[in-house]
Amino acid sequence: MNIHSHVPLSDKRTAILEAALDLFVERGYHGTAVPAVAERAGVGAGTIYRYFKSKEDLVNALFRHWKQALAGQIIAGVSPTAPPREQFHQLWGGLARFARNHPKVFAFLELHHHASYLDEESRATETRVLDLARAFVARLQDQGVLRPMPAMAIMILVYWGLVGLTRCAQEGRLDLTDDVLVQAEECLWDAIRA
Amino acid sequence: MNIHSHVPLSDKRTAILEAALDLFVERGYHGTAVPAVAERAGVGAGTIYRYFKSKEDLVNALFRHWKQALAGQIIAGVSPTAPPREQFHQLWGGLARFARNHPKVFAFLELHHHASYLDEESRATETRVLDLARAFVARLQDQGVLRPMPAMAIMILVYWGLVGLTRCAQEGRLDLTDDVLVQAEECLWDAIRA
Amino acid sequence: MNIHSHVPLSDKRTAILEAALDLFVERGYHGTAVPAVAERAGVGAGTIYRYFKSKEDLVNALFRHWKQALAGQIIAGVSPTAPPREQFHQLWGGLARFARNHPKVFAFLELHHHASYLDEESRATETRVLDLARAFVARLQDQGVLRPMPAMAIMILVYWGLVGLTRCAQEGRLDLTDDVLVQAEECLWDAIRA
Amino acid sequence: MNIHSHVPLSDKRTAILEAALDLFVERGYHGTAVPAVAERAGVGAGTIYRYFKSKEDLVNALFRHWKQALAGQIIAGVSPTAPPREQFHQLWGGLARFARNHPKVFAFLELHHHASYLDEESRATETRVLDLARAFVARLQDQGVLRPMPAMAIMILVYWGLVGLTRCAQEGRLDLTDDVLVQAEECLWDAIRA
DNA sequence: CATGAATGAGTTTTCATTCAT
DNA sequence: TATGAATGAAAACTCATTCAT
Repeated sequence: MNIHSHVPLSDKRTAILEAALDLFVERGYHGTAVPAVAERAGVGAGTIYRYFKSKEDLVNALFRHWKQALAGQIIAGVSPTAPPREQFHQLWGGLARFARNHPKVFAFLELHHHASYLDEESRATETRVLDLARAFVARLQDQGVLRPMPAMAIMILVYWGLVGLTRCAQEGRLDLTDDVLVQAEECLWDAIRA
Repeated sequence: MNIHSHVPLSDKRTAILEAALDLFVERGYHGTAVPAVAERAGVGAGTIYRYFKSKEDLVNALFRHWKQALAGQIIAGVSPTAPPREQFHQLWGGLARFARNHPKVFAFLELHHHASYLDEESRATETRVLDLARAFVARLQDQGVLRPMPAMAIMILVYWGLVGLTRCAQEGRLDLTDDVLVQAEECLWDAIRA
Repeated sequence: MNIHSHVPLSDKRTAILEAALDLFVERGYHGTAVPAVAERAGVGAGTIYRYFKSKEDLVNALFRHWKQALAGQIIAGVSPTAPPREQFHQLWGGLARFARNHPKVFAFLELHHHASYLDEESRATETRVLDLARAFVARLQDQGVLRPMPAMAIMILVYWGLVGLTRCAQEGRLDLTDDVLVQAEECLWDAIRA
Repeated sequence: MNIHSHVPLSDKRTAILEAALDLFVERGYHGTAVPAVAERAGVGAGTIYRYFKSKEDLVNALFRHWKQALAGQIIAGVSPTAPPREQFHQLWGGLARFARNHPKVFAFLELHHHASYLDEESRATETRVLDLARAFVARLQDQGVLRPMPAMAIMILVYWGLVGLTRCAQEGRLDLTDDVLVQAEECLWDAIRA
């Protein structure tokens, strides 16, 4: 999947973002040199600065892009009128599909969770997504479908469960098959349903 | 809790390890300058190199120390003869107490792009601990107490659930009270029991 | 004479090599700071690392370059068919001219003789040059022109005589005029001829 | 031979000077760390500063001590009334014996020739010795025994010849037997006699 | 637009020297 | 007197960023 779904504003911009994603996940933000990003992207080091004001600007663009993409995909996949268990199935399916298609993105988004180089706008994006999710959980709790406990805790158990599965799969410690994803869905539904 | 449980071999060594833990969690390994560690530890920059061969040696010492401390505390807390639900209670209690007492350690241990700077010995320590846990889970699965699915996946859902709770608590997004921990225990037991 | 005889691949590289030569002779390898080399070369400190992997790489490049240049100039100047005394005259003339034109190089090559920071390739270069010279001396000994004694000793008396003359001239203790060089040639020929 | 011929003021001082000599010859002045000298001397690092004001003070003490020892031994060995060839024999014998007994000292004295860390007193010592030698050579030139050329040049050919022989012997490139030393004496006498 | 050579501020690390014991 | 842990200044080296081409 391309970073620019519709209009590839620039192949180079995309190449830079993809290279940056790879390296930030592999070595972390501070452990990644800008010339290394340029080399992997197949562009000159100076070129990066035509598309991004700075290294910090680059990591923030990457973060916001994917955070929004993830939120959008999840929201689009969940039908507001479906019954709760079906909604959870759609939600988990969306998350799992995303984690499967973009395992590096998934690792990146948590790696850089709340990091000092994320700017106000990125934090705002993060908070917006969280608030959306919290409202969704709270509504189901009001309906008595989910357990009465902090909505945040419910979200965490589900989301970080998938983070853990994805990371361990990336490290080769777990084979993240469809079966395992289905089993995990069942587990987590049992974890949170009232 | 002191890094040297019995004999504080050296106050400075301990101070350095504690300062390094704080900063590695706050800013990451590559984002942390050695003089910053020294300053927070209240020692001269050169002093760090009297206790650790290099910055890499320091992060590895820190990792191994705490990985072993965590494993030791958990193992010590679980009675091999207790009934399964009680064993899970002991396990979760040990983990939760550890995460509560050393939230930074808990964050640090999973702060992975460790991949690039952890040495062979540290990886071996990690693998040893994992194998221990896997054996424990597999035994309960054989007894039909836990769901038939990859043991690793079960471990991940529980462990990363707590990682998520701890990290979000650190970020101020969640108030990790005893109540929440008890509720989470109930959730996760329902997640994994057969 | 330029370090790049034909094509000055890079003015900066040459400037760095020349600055390094000056400083290594003045203050020794370990006594010379890389930024000092940069300053004398009129480049930024980081620039040195665009042309040389490390300080050690720099000193080795310098050593090999000049060792080969010296050997080449000597070999080119000696006619294989000339009578022995004439060959010695050519040899001495070549050496003396080199020492006169590049007194610092001459000092450098002996200063760094067998130093711990010279790598395998540099030692190989050194050995190759020495073997060439030894063969030359041995042939003249076989012809009964030079005294029967270790070829190495003969080479040393001539070569180190010139090293001493050059070094003392550099220190201002001796005025190394053409006359003195001619007289020294006469002395050393009498020293080694049968 | 002990650094303090008569009264061993202190074993530690001697041990330090001997260790420093070894290391300065092996790695140069700037390449030698004071703690490394202490370790080889078998004393604490701080102890060095009870005997020498600084590293520079240490290298100067070492230089002066051995320069004077060398000069003294040579002077003592040459009989002012002997015939010239015999005087040269005594001189060469003294030098050669010294170089044989203390090859590292011989290397050290020229390695550190006129280096920037030698102080005024060390330079004065050097100059005094040179002037003595120059007067000796000049007298023989006046008698028509040695060639009419700068006295300094004559001294250099002889002295640096031995320096070269000693250094190459140390490097293992030459076996410096008594035979070779006798042959070299003959060579150098032929080099300088009128 | 795109580049990559150049740079200096900042990083990790070493070491001469001090000083409490 | 002797020590060696401690240190900060300075070393080698890296890298985000700029700018001439």
